[in-house]
Amino acid sequence: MNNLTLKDIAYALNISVTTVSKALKNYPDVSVKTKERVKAYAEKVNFTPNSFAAYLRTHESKTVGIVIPRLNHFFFSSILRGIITEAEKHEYMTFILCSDESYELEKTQIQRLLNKNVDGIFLSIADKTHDLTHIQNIMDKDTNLVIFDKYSKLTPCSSVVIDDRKAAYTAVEHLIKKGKKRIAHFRGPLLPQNSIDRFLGYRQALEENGIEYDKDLVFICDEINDSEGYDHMQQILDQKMDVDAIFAVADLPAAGAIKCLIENKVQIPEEIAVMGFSNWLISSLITPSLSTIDQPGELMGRKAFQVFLDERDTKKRNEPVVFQKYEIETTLIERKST
Amino acid sequence: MNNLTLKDIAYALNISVTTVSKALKNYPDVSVKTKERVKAYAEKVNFTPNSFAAYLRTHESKTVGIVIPRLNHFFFSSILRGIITEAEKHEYMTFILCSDESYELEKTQIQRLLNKNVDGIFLSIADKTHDLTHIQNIMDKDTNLVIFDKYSKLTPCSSVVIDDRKAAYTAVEHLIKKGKKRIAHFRGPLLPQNSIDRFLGYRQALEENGIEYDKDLVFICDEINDSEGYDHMQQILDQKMDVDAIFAVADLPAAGAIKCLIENKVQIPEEIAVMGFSNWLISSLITPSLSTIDQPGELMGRKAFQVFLDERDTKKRNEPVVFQKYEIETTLIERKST
DNA sequence: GTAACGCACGAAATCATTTTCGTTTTACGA
DNA sequence: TCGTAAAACGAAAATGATTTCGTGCGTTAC
Repeated sequence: MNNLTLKDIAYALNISVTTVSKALKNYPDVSVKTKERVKAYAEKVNFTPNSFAAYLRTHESKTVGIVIPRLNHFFFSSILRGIITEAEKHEYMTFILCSDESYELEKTQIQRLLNKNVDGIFLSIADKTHDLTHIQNIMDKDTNLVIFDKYSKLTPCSSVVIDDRKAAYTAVEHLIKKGKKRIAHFRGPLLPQNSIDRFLGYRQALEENGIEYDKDLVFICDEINDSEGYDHMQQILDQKMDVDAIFAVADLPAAGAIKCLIENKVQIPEEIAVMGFSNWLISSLITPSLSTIDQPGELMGRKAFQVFLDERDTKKRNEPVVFQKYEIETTLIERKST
Repeated sequence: MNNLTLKDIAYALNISVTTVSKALKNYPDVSVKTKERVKAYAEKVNFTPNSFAAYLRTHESKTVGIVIPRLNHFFFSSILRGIITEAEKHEYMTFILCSDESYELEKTQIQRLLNKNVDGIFLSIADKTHDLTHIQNIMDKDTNLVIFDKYSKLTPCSSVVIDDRKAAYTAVEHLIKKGKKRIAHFRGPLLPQNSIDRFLGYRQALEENGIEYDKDLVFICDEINDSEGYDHMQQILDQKMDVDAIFAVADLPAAGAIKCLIENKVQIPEEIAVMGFSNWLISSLITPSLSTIDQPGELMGRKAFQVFLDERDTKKRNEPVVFQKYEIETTLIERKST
């Protein structure tokens, strides 16, 4: 251990550990002269207080944890960036854990974070999560919780989300404006709120524009990957279904659909238009480029961290915490696929 | 603080804190009966020792840190997955920091990790890093260091990498076997070893196959993104250069090149073939799909963590640490673009 | 002259765990 | 019955920073 301690500084300057600690934390009962002496020396030897020792007294670990359903995921990576950079600004470090969309693993990961005494947890709920008592457990401890992106209506805590229903409505409306009338929907799994809301936005847009909702035009993507999009598209073509547009729950299935259409030499968007969701990097790289809904991930991450800071400070002031609900604006991005 | 402590257990069972601690850690001087009593109770109340207090005695934080140049990056995400999952198996938690390819930020991030007393640091060197003393600093503390992917020849530490030169050689050889003779190279920046080695592999493959190396066919991608690939490709077409294949330092510039070729109605691979590097998700999603070199990121991550464990244990046994150098095998993936 | 007060500093307790070392208890042979 | 060794347990120190509560000293006021 070549790490310096307060004791080393105290010894070097021939003063007490107490005074060194107080000097560094600007206590009023240390003379200006001593403060300067201590600070100068600490700076010189590059002293940083041991965070583990500090925790024992303060019960602040200066550490937060993130649990996301997928690591290799463009959108979640953007959110990570937002949370991490904001955390760094406030001297927090970030643990990152992955639930792999599994309920069991999500429980385990949250428990791991609680065992590490993080000051806050940022959670995006896994697709397979069907019960929320493990989330309630976080609230019972005094750990702050902020849910982002994939939320549930049943969790009493702060959240940073988008209006999925409205965004989906906008997307489908865009297709309708382009003259499309037989719009299929590649939806997500049945459980998560996001995929429900996007479906509802899809249906609402149809109905409010005088297009009858046809349940045969709705296909489920359980894994939300490209091959599901490819397969559903192939099925539509094989069965010669009357479809002139696709609204997919995410960019990956949309990209799969486009791949399938190209292979079958179907004109995009003239014969069949395709609309994605999320604005992943791929959506601008594929040909034709994919129209989609932009979700500003980094902004969501930054906002989520600020909500955490708010809650932390409210608790420090011993005031009751009021849960915040932020909705981040999304924008439609029109590209070649529509 | 509703978290239980050894004291609470001791009080509940009417024994001393010492005995509780020893019982949980299987010390031989605790009777089997007491051990069972303690363990049963600890299990019942879901006790986990406070890691901060434990650190103070053991100086093991059970925490590691990763510094990567980019967060929103398919390949690095795979590596993260590998390190994190392996770490979880061994009860380690992982801090993740990003250097944004900046030398200054890399220094800061490493310092942050050292201040948090991590047991090990996993580093992939930033493109802009031109000096390695900050890395030497890690070695001087007793923190283990494992460098992965983007390494330097000058750092005396363990590393897990691929043979970039050989992989690039294979890629270019593949193009030559397809009958291509005027192969351009979209290379990375000048500093990082990877981009140097891939360039050297490119040149070696040309020379050993009787094709003269032409420096006018080498273009630099400073950011290694798609638009650079697009722009270089456009330049080649505009200047009507004699080129029948592209070997790009990564999939992103390769994807940009393909986008450009499609827009200019150039036949791929007949007129110009394109070869990427890394096997990102996009390489299979674009049309035509991109031939590339697969770098098994998750495997690299797992291996890196195992190297860390090895070093940790060697140090615990007070034996001298011998640095390990692992080269992970890459494979060529042939798709439609060649 | 002394009571009162403010300033600058330090001793010691505290946080939860680990570990050394010492003490008590038990078992067993002489 | 005593002595001895092993077995089982606990007291206490230690880890490093924080914070409460003093203490000593000098200054001012009456």
